[in-house]
Amino acid sequence: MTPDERPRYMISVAAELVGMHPQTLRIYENKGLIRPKRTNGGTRLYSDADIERLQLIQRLTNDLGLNLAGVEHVLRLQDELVRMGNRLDRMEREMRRAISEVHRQYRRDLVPYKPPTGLTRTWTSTS
Amino acid sequence: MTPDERPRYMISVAAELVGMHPQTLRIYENKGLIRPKRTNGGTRLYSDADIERLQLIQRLTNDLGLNLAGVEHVLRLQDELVRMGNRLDRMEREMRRAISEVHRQYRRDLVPYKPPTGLTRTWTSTS
DNA sequence: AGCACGTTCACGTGGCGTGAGGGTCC
DNA sequence: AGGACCCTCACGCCACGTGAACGTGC
Repeated sequence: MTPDERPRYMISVAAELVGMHPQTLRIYENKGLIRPKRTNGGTRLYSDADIERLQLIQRLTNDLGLNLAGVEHVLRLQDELVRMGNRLDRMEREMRRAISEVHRQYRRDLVPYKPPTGLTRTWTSTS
Repeated sequence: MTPDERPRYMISVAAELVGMHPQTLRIYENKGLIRPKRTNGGTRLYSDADIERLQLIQRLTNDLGLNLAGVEHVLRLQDELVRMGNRLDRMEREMRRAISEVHRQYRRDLVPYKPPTGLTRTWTSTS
């Protein structure tokens, strides 16, 4: 599900994949919007993750009309939103686990129930 | 804490308060970034909440260099972030309450503890 | 040698702020 | 009647995309 980050495409291929001018991709790198890997010679290599990010930038600029400063800001906010959403999910799961743990704890103290044999166990401290 | 929404300032005053051109405020309204009330005659009246929003827009455009499309998007994302943060807080509180409720439930079933009188109560279903 | 890469500079377009002109309300 | 409001139009500036020029890597 999480996009592949292995460097793959040189700039002309990447540009064609997303339908952009190669020079535009270089501008994006200068502005810090994207960070393709480089070969030793200095040639940029774009990963699939980079391609996805480029397509997102494309939607923001072409469809929604943001400028690059806005794109930068929005990308950061969206990252924050995603992280907060994950945190919310984790918290929900953790809390459910904690609740069932409380139940489990009480039950462990109460069972197994043994039919009375003249002695009835009612409580055991676990501290 | 939450800003006052009573309509107060006509456009020239509002513009001076935030250091903007009155025409700029009209443009913002056309783009849907801000919605000042109107008098019957059609004169705009800006509230303190409007002033705060204008100052936020000012930071986004002047300091960070966003265009208006970006401002619109960012304002929406920030609203979402705030709402999600509130939801996270509420969930945390609710979950803590639920856990202590579980404890309370078990304790109610177990206490008051009566010294044995020949009959020992061990469990009561609450469903 | 040739092609695609690298960088830098120049041009065109469009978004946005600012101002002027003309009408209306108080 | 005057001043500040309303709206629309025009100008100027700057950001951004595109392309050219020229040098370098493969």
